[in-house]
Amino acid sequence: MREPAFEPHDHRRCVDGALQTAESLIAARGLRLTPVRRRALEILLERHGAMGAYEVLERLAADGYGHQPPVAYRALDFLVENGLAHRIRRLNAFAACAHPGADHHAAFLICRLCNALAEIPADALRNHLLAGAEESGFAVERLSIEALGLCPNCQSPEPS
Amino acid sequence: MREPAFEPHDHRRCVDGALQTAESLIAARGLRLTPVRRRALEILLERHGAMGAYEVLERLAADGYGHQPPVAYRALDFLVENGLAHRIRRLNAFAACAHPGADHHAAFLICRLCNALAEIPADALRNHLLAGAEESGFAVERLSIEALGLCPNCQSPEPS
DNA sequence: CCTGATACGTTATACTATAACTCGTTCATC
DNA sequence: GATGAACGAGTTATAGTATAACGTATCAGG
Repeated sequence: MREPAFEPHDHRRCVDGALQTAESLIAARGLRLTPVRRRALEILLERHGAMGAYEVLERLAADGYGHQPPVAYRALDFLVENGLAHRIRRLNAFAACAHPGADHHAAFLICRLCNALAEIPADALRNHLLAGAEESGFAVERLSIEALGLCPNCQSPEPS
Repeated sequence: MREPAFEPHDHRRCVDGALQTAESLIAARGLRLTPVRRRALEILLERHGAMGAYEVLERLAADGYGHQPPVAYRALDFLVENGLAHRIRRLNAFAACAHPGADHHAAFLICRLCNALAEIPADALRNHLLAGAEESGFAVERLSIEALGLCPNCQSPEPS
């Protein structure tokens, strides 16, 4: 299966789709996709990669929003809580969700050279782990599966 | 299966075993388990839980070792590289490996109340993920699987 | 209107991590 | 034994990530 993150593709469709889904999803929950939140999502959506909170903050500030960390962290936390973005713990960073609204569980593939980030389905994996955890009586609430390595494009012999 | 991390047990055996394994493992590789490194491992081994680098540093400093972050980070990095400790990304913290020398891949179960941390086998999970990643041409180098939730002891109705 | 809830902005601070340099020890080689 | 490379550990300084706490504006519902 080809991952959009690792292939050239019409990225505008990713962005537009995600924004539209975000709008309706948030509306359906009676919440508000305020300007800062929407803009934060747009910024994350610019690439299939993770972005640090401070990088998002700079961008928000440049657009006239607040200049202090909580501005970014609050917007990002909101997006994460609502399944519109993910927190990538390995990178201490955030990324837009590639399949918002799909109620999926994902594993992340992070390229250590080009920083591309793909999201692959992990429901089966998750179920296995949940079963394993239950054997020791542990109740899983949140699960993160993150792989670091090389994407198809960065495995070529010549490091550009 | 009962996880030692969630059960009363003779912890001295965990500690002694781990230290002995560490000694021989490091020796076999022609490396040195220096006093700071050994002490850092001992500190991590005190509990089945994660510890921040700065907490380890305080302890090392109290024992007469250096007071600056690199002292702790270097010792911890050494332990991690040699499979004697793990880095828990979700917590930005470190934990002694529960099965050093076993050449295993583990998933972590982190109790969000008592901070206990168990290490369950994840070789099967890992293989599944590797297969899935390969489908998109991604070459996994490092994988972290971390679950946050409640350990058996913290699921009781009364939060002490 | 008024009110409570929510969101955004601020200041200040805490926590995590690494770069870069110095010094001393170890050890193989001469 | 002297020499120099490799390593380990200490230092200073700085970079990067995250949250607490408080004030004000906005908005929906009564």
